[in-house]
Amino acid sequence: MVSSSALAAVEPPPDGKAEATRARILDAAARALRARGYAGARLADIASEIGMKAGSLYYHFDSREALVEAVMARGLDYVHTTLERRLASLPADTPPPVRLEQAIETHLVGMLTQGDAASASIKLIWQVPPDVRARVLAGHRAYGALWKKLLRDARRAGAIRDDVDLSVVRMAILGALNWAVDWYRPERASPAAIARDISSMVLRGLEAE
Amino acid sequence: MVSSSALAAVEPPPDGKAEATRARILDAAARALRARGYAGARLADIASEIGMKAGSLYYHFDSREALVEAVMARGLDYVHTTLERRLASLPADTPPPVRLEQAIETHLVGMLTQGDAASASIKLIWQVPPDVRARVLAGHRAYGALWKKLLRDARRAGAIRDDVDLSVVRMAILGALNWAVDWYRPERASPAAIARDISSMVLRGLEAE
DNA sequence: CCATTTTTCTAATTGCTGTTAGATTACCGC
DNA sequence: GCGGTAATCTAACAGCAATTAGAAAAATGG
Repeated sequence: MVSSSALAAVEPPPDGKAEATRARILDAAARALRARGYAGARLADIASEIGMKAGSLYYHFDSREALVEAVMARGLDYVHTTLERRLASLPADTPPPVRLEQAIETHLVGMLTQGDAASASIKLIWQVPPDVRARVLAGHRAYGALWKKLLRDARRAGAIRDDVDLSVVRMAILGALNWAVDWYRPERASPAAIARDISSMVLRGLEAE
Repeated sequence: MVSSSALAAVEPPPDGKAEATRARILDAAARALRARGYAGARLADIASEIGMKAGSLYYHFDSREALVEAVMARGLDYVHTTLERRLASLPADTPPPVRLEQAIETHLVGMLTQGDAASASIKLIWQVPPDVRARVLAGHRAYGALWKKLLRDARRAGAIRDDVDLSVVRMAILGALNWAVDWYRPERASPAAIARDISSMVLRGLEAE
């Protein structure tokens, strides 16, 4: 009996051996992508950062493009599943505004910790070749749907006044959070403190009179 | 009598002839930079978009790097001077929160109209070679100082409560506005409407009780 | 129209970077 | 230790893109 799905077959028995270097490659690639952009992230740089040669990367990835896509998918997936778990862990009767507050903090913390891959997924989406973009965008939409629901629920609960466009609100929040990766400095303010300021500003700002 | 400053000497008599194509090149370059990133914006693409050959660009710019820097400087300068003029045009007794509101709208509209160059200046700052980055960052700081003052004044006027970090607020606002370039679609909401939603959210969100 | 200057093109040159095939080394069970 | 597999390296190839020098073409002024 073959055990599992076609997808699972792609990653053989979760070795742990080669899988570890695969992860290191993804990390290095994420850093390079964030620093230099899509076209600027060179395989030689990525490899040398972890003591390898460019050619060796091809043992782990089919092409540069595949590597980049893996980074982006991973970064987005991390943020997405983290938020889903967080929301699922809240008591069922948690009021929508609190859920929203939690989402803001979770997204921000995810960004600031897994920031390289996550922000690559977001900021480089337009620089990437069309086929990669299409697949990554599908993930973006799924994640965006999560936020849409959060905001709709909050409005239904009366926590968001009726004269603001929820799409605008959603994009404004995510824009503010996503950009934090670029200016965040641990010594100035903690992620929790930043999240507190932003979510208090947003939540009060959206309240009805 | 020589008329003007050393700076003015760099741009000869404002011809209008070659200066026009120079502007077209800058526009095309801005579009390419926004779409493909720093390393991805190829001279051949930029040139062909305005019916030229790559080599011809060197008549107007010393190097690819110089062209990119010109785009970034121009985009930032546009937003900066536009905001300065707007603020200067307000009555002297305009209350600080209103000034802030005007700033939000001005920045957003500037971004959405001159978005290619302006957002290149902001989003590609980390992808660009160090010497270019240093010069462009100087401009960023000057523009940031404008916003710092706006927020400080608003707080002094009692429009911003004391328990939020003004740096965080500033970055959150600019992040929300800057990201709009990526999701704005004219058919969905006007720049003015977007600005209204964001500034009302921010201003109410920052009010003291 | 002619001479001069401005602007653009053509056709190399150069260097860099993704990719690959085959050799080499590290690892692992026996 | 030994055989075999896994992982990495070496040394090329191929294509692309910035840059340049000099030839053409356009514009300009007289």
